[in-house]
Amino acid sequence: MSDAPANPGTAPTAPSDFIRDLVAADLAAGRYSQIHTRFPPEPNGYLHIGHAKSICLNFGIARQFGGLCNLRMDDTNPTKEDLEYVESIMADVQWLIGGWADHCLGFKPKGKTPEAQSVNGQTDYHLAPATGGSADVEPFYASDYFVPLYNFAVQLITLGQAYVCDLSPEDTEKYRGTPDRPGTNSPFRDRSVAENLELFARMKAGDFRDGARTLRAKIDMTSPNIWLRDPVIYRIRHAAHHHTGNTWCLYPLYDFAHCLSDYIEGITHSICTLEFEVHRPLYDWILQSLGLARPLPHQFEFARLNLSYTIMSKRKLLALVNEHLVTGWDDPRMPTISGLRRRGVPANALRTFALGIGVTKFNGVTDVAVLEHALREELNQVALRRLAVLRPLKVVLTNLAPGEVLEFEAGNHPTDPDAGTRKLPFSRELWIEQDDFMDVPPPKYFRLRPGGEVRLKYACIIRCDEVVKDAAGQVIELRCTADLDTRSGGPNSAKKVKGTIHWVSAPHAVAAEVRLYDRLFTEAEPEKDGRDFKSVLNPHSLEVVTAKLEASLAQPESGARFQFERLGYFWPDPVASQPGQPVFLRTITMKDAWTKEAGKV
RNA sequence: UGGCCGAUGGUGUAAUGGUAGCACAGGCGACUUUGACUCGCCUAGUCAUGGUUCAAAUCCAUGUCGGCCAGCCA
Repeated sequence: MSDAPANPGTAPTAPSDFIRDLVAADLAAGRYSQIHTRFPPEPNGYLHIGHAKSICLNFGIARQFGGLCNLRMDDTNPTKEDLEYVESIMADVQWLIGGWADHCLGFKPKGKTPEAQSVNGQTDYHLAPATGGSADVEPFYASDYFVPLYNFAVQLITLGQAYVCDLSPEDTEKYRGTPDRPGTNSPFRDRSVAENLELFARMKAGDFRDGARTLRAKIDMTSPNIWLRDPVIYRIRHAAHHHTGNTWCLYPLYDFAHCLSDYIEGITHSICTLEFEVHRPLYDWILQSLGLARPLPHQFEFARLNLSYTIMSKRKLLALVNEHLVTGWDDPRMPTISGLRRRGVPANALRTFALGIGVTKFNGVTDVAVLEHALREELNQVALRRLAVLRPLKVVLTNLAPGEVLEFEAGNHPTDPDAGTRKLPFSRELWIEQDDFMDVPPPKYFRLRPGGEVRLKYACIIRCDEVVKDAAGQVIELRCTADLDTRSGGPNSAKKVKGTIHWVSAPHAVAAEVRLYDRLFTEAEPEKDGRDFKSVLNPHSLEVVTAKLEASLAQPESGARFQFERLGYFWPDPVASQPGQPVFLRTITMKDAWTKEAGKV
């Protein structure tokens, strides 16, 4: 799909924020020679606009400070992860940063895993990104570090800082205590190093069933921070892994794998969301306990994105997909990156949005209008203007002969002459928008009315002489007179009328399916006060119409963005369109002052 | 009622002890062959109470409100 950056000269940049300030300070103090971030999604679902914020933050920092950002699959749980998600994540990330931060994307040579090396007399593991545009590359995988991670765990045992625990999951929970009551030591806490080593090796060898034993960090069961109460760092799972197959039945947990993955990749700034704040002492504890050879990464936390009229939980998004409340992860109503992309949202608009909302530790709700504004701003610059009628009403110009065809020239963009012009046929029978005529108009209605005049954009002014209705009283046709002296370049072209409307010549029009999307939810906070988000789904989030399009829209270039004048921004659906039979999707409506005015009763 | 983290117009953010600014939204106008775009103007804010200071959104204390943490999920 072609989606070249619309305006590469105006690649969005972010204002400074507390994380960028810290990065800049670290660089100024010489703590790192180059900064290195990472984006570490778990491949258990599709990426959404919340991830877009994180992607733009991590890649944006790499871009701004001349560093790199690794894409890493955080895949330590074989029972939840899947190759389908790995592939969608790669596509989404590359699309989002395409033309903006591609040069910062850290991939590794395909198949490469960290090798043991000796640094200052101790065993160390390091895996650097592929350099110089190598062709055969892939994302980093936490699962590529299972061997080093295992060895680090052995080392932790040797240091007396970890032990094999035989407590059942239920007992582990009981011994943990509660936030306001300390835990108690596991009866297995003081096993000898030798016994721990032997047991851990047998865990790896598959001698025990799932859940029979765990490896735990030996920290402090009385800590007020629950994550320091001897957290489990390895569990037994006899399950195939999407990336390592059946090699392992022993898998590390997030807290153990993440900090060490960061270390192995030489990450300097490990940026995550607020809920990991309480894990940071554990992140630091593991790294420090191991006495590692190279500089340690540091974790920083920021508030995840919440958007009004939107839900962001992967689990709930999956429910919408599974229950067929949407057509899939890439349904254009979904807040997923693939949904937004399919809807026609340009990557640049998403970046402008993600970088513009700022980065703080305050958990708020961003108004979806901010996204919509970024979208319209981008699309207004990029989209070619076209005429299309969504809900047609026939107009007969009684002073034109049947079969007579005039031609008018229309600009493709109002402020960009380089976009060129095109010819629009004009004939006795036209389609106009039903909304653009009212039999009994309210005050301040500028469009067509009985006996009234309106300009047809790029053409001329018409007067409505007669309103034809069917037996039910519905308006089915307007009989009008065209004043050809008012055409562009004509003697009376400067004549002013209040309204200008769009139109399409009926015999030349192309009929096509157009899908009109609206917000998925009717409430700004779908889950406010514990409400079920499915109870506030917008029944009108999708409306399908057969529209009348100007002929030039019959074979749209794939990836092209159009403004259907006065209606909104549209593009051909890359999924449903067939050659010569496009299906257009409405990306976003125009800003609409009239609906607001009309609503003022 | 354990710990950690937050709180600035309606919303999101800036001000790093020295004039509370920006964006979105909203309102009014100008322009308009898109009721779009653009432009001008306007509305509206430092959670509370004390303290430190010549000076506090900023530092301190207490309180209030909100978020997160008791997966062998990430």
